[in-house]
Amino acid sequence: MLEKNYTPKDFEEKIYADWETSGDFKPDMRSNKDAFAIVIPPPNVTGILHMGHALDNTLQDILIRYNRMLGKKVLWQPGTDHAGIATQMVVERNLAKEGKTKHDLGREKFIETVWKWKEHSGGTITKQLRRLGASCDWSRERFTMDEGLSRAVRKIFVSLYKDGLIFKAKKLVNWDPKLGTAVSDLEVVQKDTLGKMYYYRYPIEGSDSEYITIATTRPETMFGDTAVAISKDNEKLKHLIGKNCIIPIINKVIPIIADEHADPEKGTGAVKITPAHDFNDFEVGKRHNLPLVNILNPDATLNENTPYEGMTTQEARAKTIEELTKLGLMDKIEDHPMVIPYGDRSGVVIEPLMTDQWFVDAPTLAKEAMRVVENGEMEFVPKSYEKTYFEWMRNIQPWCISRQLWWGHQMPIWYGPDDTIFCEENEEEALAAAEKHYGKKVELRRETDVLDTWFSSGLWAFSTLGWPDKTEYLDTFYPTSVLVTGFDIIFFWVARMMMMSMYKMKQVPFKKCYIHGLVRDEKGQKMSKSKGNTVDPMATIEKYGADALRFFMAAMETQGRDINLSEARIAGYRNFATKLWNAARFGEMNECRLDASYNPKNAKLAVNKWIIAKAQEASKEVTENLNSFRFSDAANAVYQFVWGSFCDWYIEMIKPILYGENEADKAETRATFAWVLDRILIILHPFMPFITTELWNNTSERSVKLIHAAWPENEQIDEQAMKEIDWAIDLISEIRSLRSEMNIPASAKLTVYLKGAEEKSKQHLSQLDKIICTLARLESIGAYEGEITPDMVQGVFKESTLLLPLKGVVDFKAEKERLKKELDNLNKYLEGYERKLSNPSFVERAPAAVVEEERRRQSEAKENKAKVEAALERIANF
RNA sequence: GGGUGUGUAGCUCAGGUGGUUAGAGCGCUACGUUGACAUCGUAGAGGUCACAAGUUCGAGUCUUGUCACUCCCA
Repeated sequence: MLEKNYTPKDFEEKIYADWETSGDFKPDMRSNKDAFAIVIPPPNVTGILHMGHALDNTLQDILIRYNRMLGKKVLWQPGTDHAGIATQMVVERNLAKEGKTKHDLGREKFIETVWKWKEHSGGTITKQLRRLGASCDWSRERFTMDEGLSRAVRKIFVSLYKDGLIFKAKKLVNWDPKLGTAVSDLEVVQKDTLGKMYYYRYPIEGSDSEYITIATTRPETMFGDTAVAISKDNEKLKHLIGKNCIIPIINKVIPIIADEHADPEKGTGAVKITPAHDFNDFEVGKRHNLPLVNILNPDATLNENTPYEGMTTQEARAKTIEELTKLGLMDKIEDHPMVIPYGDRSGVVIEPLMTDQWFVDAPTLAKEAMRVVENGEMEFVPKSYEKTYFEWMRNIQPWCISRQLWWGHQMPIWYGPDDTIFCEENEEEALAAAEKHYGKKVELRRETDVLDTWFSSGLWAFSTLGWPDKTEYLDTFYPTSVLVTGFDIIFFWVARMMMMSMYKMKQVPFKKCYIHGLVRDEKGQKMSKSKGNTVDPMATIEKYGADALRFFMAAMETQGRDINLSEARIAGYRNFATKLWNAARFGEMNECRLDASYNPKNAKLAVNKWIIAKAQEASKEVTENLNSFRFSDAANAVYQFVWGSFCDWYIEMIKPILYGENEADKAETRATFAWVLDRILIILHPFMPFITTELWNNTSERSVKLIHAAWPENEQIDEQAMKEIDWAIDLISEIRSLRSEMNIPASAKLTVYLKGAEEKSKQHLSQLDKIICTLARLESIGAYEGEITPDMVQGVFKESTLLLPLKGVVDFKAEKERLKKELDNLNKYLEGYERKLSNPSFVERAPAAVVEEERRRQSEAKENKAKVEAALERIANF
């Protein structure tokens, strides 16, 4: 027996545990159908589930469950990312609580500590994914630092290095002074800030009175200046080009050069050039062969090349201004809107810094990655994201992959005594290579840098399937079917996976890439911890059930749009689950059990034929929409069918049968009900896996689990079977509407006549009069050919006229108002039809069918108008 | 500055290739009958589809422009 109330908490976790322990998430490798695979975007091992994950993983689970029910070999490959910076920060923070730093432990011990942390606290998010219902094959869970995946990383690295696609270079990179590491362009966020523009003068060499005034936002970097630039088109200043000027305080002589970087319209037209601390200046320096002077330590304090060694940039800035003022060289300070780079993890100001770093030749790898999108081997859904992808790929820069961290994949690079580089997959091979190179055994020193986390996630699509080994899973599931992720991750991850996969596998990592939007708060604001507007999916699941949250995500997911979280709506989908629950209880109470001998094709009763056809129609819609990633349309198709067709109409219509005496009709109806409920559970299962399973397990005897039940395919829908009941529904709605408008009490049982009904309508009427009477609360309904009398309220129903004899209780005032309103409406439509049909070019040029339809409507409206006018006429004197 | 979206009912949003009277959920109004469900039912109100011009027999849908906002990249 089903409980009276729907309480998801009672069964969700129990059902999940059964799936997992029974191995229901493992692919059926014996299936002779296609393979379908998704690799999960690996959440950070430090992560906790947020609404974005809930959306992303709900969509993936829907696709996975749908394809599993289609009988394919289905793999959802799960795992987590070691998340270099994020994880290291978490562990360092814990150490700080004990008053320790990572240096107190040393590298080896620290890494050990991180692993321990991972074992104890790293599984939070995967537990939460289970709560959401994600049907990942957890027996295959991977971690980017697993031995297998690490081997893949080393292998790819060595391969790229030997192909000349990884190189070491001293370059200006984004340096995070807090973390003490280089970061990639993508890990830097540019923030608009109101800063200051400082105007001050550099004396011209060999002149007592001449100066050049420069404008800068960072005066403290002047000790690293190696030139001042002026545009050669700058009429006012170009006479200074070729002369030298003197950096005050340190009295260093630097040249004044001509370069287009100096915009005559901006500032003073003269720009100080600091090639070691500014990306633009670096380019200028390259053009003019300027020396590079580094003025910063790795922690962003000033170094020995400045007079302010040890000061922070802020302190040095104040000091510099003070000194310049004393020297009488400061002109003015203005407010100046500017953009300042911050580290997205550390939150501190990023400094461009000259350091030795390792780079991947991304521009070369991007070529293949672009080609396969151009020729459609990999398709973005929605397609418009192609543009974003191409735009980024076309302008891609070498990718800085080295990080000065401890937690991560240490680069497989060894240095010989003379710094010769040996890049091999392990130390033995490196030693062997060195011995060959030097002609003797030598000691090697390993590169201490680790790799950018995205390097290993770039291999995710094939490393998780077993590469570099040749495995059955790699054979079966690569390339994977679809990747589901947010647009914010296209550059970080999608692009890198495309590059790495094309480089090594020569095949796309996934055939399609479905991109969804962001989950925002109720007001459309981005959710963030700092704003305090985050909503915890676990709390939502606790309150409304995982199914309600999942259905919300699916129903709100329309291509190319963000989702605003709405608790009212989630509650609405919980109500939907309740509705289904109660419908199943209704079936249970009326002994609607699945009947093995039942075939829906043999149903005889109109209501049953109708609901079967509707169910098949809904199945088809869900299927088509899921095939084209139209999640909201798919979800709404089930919703409308369950609530609108099944609960609102079908259940109401079969009550007289189930409560009646005709045993044959009863039996057919019970079996049909059970069949339809079954169908609902099947097509709803991908969206609401828990409630559907709970009902599946508790309504009838089953030979197969719902998670493996067969999805309906290629059904013949009996369109004809829908017409009769649709006709009755229209009629009932019309009668209800009339009753309501005429303020007829719900309890009053009426008699209704149809005048002027065609033969077909009369047939419907006699077959369905019981249903119509029950649902419209009538005493009786029948055809009528007598005169219409003034005490009959009159409605228009298709070709016929609907008559409600009210025997002296007609509210004539209400009736007149109603009829007048009706008349106004008809006149409005008639005007529209008239306008169209009197336009000769419409009649000539529009397709015949459209014109014909318009004529039909016009004549129908004319007939209705005549009826309404007659009715008004009849009661004019009352 | 470059690029990309978005603007439809009080609110949150649907409306693949142009063709009935533009839909849903929530909210609102009125009513509510014994039995699946008040986490419900029935009926109803509410929209000049941001604005302007254009293409077309016909535009929420296509084109251009304007305004407002979002996001991405500089």
